[in-house]
Amino acid sequence: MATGRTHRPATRSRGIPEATVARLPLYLRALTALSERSVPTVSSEELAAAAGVNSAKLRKDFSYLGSYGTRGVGYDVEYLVYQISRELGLTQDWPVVIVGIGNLGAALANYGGFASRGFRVAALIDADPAMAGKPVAGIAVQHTDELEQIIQDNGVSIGVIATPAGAAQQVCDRLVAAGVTSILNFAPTVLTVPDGVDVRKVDLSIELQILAFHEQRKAGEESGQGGSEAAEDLEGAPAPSARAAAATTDRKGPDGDVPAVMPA
Amino acid sequence: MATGRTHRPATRSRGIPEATVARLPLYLRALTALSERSVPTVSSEELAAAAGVNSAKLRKDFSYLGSYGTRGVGYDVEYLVYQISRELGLTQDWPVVIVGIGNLGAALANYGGFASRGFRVAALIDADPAMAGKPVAGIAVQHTDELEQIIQDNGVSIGVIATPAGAAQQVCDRLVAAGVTSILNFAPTVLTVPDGVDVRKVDLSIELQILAFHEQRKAGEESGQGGSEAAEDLEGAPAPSARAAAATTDRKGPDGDVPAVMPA
DNA sequence: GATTGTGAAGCCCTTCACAGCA
DNA sequence: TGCTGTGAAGGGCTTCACAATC
Repeated sequence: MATGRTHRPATRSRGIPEATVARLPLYLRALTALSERSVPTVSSEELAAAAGVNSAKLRKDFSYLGSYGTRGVGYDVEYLVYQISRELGLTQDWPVVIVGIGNLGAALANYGGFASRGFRVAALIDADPAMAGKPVAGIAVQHTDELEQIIQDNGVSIGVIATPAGAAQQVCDRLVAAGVTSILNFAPTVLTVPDGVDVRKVDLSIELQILAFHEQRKAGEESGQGGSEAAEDLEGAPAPSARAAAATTDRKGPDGDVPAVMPA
Repeated sequence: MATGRTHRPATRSRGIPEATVARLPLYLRALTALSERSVPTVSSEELAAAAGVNSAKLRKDFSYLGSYGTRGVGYDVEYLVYQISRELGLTQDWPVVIVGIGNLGAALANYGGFASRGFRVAALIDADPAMAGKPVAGIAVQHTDELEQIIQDNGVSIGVIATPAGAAQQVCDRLVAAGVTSILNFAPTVLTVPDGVDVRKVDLSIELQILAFHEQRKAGEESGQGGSEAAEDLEGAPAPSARAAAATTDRKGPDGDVPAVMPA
């Protein structure tokens, strides 16, 4: 998982489950591809395969939107594209600002997926005066000083933070103060925001670490032992300061019934 | 959420819950920051605040790793850093290849977070012959032809795909055939992989769409109506082909008890 | 006959609340 | 006294399986 919500604990009871919302863009993408190939209808089985989920889940998801299928036939592709787009709010225009035009910010500015789906890059903002005026993805970069003005003038409610970690919270505060209520954060920091503001984060290094965890387990299985349970290599482990000599205190592993070799 | 797993439905019963694994990198980051400030111990409350979770969840998470805290005191920062690093497999070196050195690939190559945590960029690979030999982030880009050789020579098991969507599956197949078993996919496509291969995806446009969904709801609440329940603007809605005139067939909305205005 | 829509069951995760321990 | 570790309760999501419908 690359993301997390900061706001809205479990509210919106009458609405669509969060897990379903997160999959709607997936369905929409698959449906758009079908639409471009002029496929008129699709079954839950086919669409599920294209979106990489199972069909029961897909049908359940669609049931939250309404009864948009036809039994014995399937779903009307065009109709479903429209309904999901509307549900996601993509039938309206969303001006977006990207703050921090380094490698990543530039990549985001150039990313075609934004423009294609109701999102419009209203401005690129960077703190470096040398960047000001430079065109990136056909848009002139503006200086941070103008942030508030840009947001007001364009009615921006969604901001993307692609700055270094150190600057992220400050940028976030200014965005929120200027009226932004949804933030997509690429900086590796936990952002603090007031109630009513949504934050989603994308963290590249976290994703890799999760992969490494599973990769390590695979390697452990191959060699016939229970993955990381067996602490085979503890050289270099810093001893917990107050306990280095307390041999009686056994730190037990994840499973209470396994008297595994652990640092004592 | 920016990611999803393709493999391992719900296996690894004796292991650490997936949700916990996904948070370990967060804790590790917070702990590393404390370590750099030479803070010796930290309570679950403080650490949870720094990581952006609640303390009960953090304690539960740590309980899966073992009993690494001291009641009445808290957790030893250095010791916990080591234990989490080991659990995540970050005490070993992970050579990584990045395929597709466009804007995004370059951003990833330059991202410091990789190198800092056991990950080493072993090679940058691009299909464009004009890119070959060019240095990006201090590493010379190599041509796709050499992909298999690079993976073998470096013992790479983790690959990052930052190519256009159209090339992603093909690159994925080659990576897997060459021995890669974990893939981080930035291309907006569903990848198909054999059992035993993990795929995580990061999808920028999906994240924005999820934000748009919530943003739209906020706007709906402000104006006093129930968000997207009321289909106020249906101009341009494509009628479902087989049903355009079937006035008797009522498509009901998400709530069965709301006879909402819907296209008939 | 084919496929959707959905109660019901089960699983996983979160949260609570407090016993246990330093 | 203070804080961890954890059983138990609660909630949300997934999966099953089949009735309803075209």
